[in-house]
Amino acid sequence: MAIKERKTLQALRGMVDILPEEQGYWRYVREATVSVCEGYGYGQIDTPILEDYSLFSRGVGEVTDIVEKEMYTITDKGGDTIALRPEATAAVCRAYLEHGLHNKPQPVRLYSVGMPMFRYARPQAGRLRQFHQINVEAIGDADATIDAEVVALCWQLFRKLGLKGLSLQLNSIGDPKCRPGYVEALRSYYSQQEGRLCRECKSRLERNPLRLLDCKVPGCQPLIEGAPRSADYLCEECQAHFQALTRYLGLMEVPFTREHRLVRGLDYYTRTVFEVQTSEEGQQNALGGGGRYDGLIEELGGRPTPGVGFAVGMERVILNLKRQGIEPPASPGTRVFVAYVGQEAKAQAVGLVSRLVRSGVSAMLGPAGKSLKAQLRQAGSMGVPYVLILGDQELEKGVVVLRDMTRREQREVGLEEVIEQIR
RNA sequence: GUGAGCGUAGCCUAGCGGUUAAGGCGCCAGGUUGUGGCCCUGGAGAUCGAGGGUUCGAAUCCCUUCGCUCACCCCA
Repeated sequence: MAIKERKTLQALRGMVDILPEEQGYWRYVREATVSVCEGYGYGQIDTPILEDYSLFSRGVGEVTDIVEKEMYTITDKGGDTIALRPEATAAVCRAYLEHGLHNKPQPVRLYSVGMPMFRYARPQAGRLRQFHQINVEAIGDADATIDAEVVALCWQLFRKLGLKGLSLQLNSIGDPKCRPGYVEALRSYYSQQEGRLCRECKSRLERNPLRLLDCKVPGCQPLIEGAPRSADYLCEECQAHFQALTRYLGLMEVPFTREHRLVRGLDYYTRTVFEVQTSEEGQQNALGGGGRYDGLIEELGGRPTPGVGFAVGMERVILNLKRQGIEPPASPGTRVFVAYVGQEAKAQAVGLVSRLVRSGVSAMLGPAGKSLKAQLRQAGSMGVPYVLILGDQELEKGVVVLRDMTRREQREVGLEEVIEQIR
C-alpha cells in the first residue's frame, strides 16, 4: 500500500484544528456543561477513544449506518479489531459494568464533555468526521422521574448557554413487548402504498421501518401524516411511563411537544426518545438527542439494567452560538510584555519574565532582534496593557520603565518592586 | 456512497484568451539617534490547486485528477 503524497500537508477531511481564537467558545460550552451537570449531581467520566469493535457493533446495532459504514475500524498490532468510538453511550455502559458501578447507589449519574467521536461520513455544515459531544447518562433506574430529570437537564443546558428558538421534541417508541406490533403496523401500512414511496423509503421499509417516519422527501409527507402512530400501539406500561414523564416535565416547566414522527437512529432506544432542534435553516437541525436504553447493558453482557441519556453536538452548539451572536466571555490575555534593548538587557529580561510568571503575572518576552519600536508595536497590536522596557540606561540605574499602554504614560520603577507595582 | 457549486499570496477579492497577475487586510522595515495604536513611504509573499490538451499565445477555453463547501443518506 503506497502512502499518498501530498504537496501541501493538511488536516484530514472532516477533521479541523481549533485555534486559540476559537477556544473561548469551547471553554464557554464546557463550563456551562460542568455547571449544569454538577448542579444535577452528575459526576464526570472520560473513556478511551478506542474500544473493542464489538462494543459498538453489539451496543449501537449491527445494521445501523454508524456501524455498517461510518466506523473507523483498525486492526492493531496484536491482531485485534478495535474502533474509534462513534458515540459515547455504549462506552459509558461498558465502564459501568467494568467497574461494578451497580454496587453504588442507583441510578449512577454520569456526564462527559468534549470527548471526541469519529464517524466516517461526508462532512457538511454541522457535521465532521471528528466531532465532540456532551454526554449525559443515568444508569440503573427505570422510573420516569429519571427520564424527566435527564430531559430537563438537557433543556437546562441549552438555556444556560443562552440559545434561543429551540424546541424539544418528545416521543415514545415502546419496548420489546409492544414495539414489534407497531413496526408491523407501519410495515403493512407502507406496503400498501409501495408505489408512492421514494427510493430511500423503499429500502427503509425493508431495513428499518421506523425510519420511514422521518423521511424528508416532500412526496412522502402525506404518507407520514397518515401513518400509524406509536402512541396507539404502546403497551400499558409504556403508556403509563410516558404519561408520567410528560406530567413530570410539566411540573418542571420544561416545554416540549409530542412528535409522533420522532424515532432515533440507534437500535438501543426503548420507550422515551427526545431531540432538541433549532428552527434554523439547514438540515442539521438536531443539536442533541437521546432517550432510554433499557436493553443496552444486558446486550453488553451485564444484568438487565435500565438507563437514560443524551448526547449534544458541541460543534453544532457553537455554530448556533455564533449565528445568534452569543459571544463567550473574553479571556484576560497577557498582562505584561517585556521589551528590551541590548545583550545584557536581553538576559535580564529573560529572568524578569520568568519571575513575573512565577509570581502569577502573565508575561511574555519581546521578540529577539527587533527594534524597540517594533516591540512596542507588537505589544500594542496584541493588546497587552503593560510593557516593561529594559535597556542599558535602566540597567545602570537598577530600574525598569513601566509603560501603561492604554494611558500612554510611563515611569521608572525599581527592578525589585516591579512585580508588586504591576500586580 | 450520490448530487451540485467552488478552487488566484496567511485571509478577502479583481482579472475571464494577449506583454513583468492587480488591490485591500495582515506581516516586515523605514519616516534621524531606545517608544506602539492614526497617517505616509517602501518591502517580502502567488509555479493563478495539480496534470494533460486546444491555441501563435491560457489564471482565463476543454478534459482528467485532487481538495474545499453545501445538500442527500445518516446523525451530534
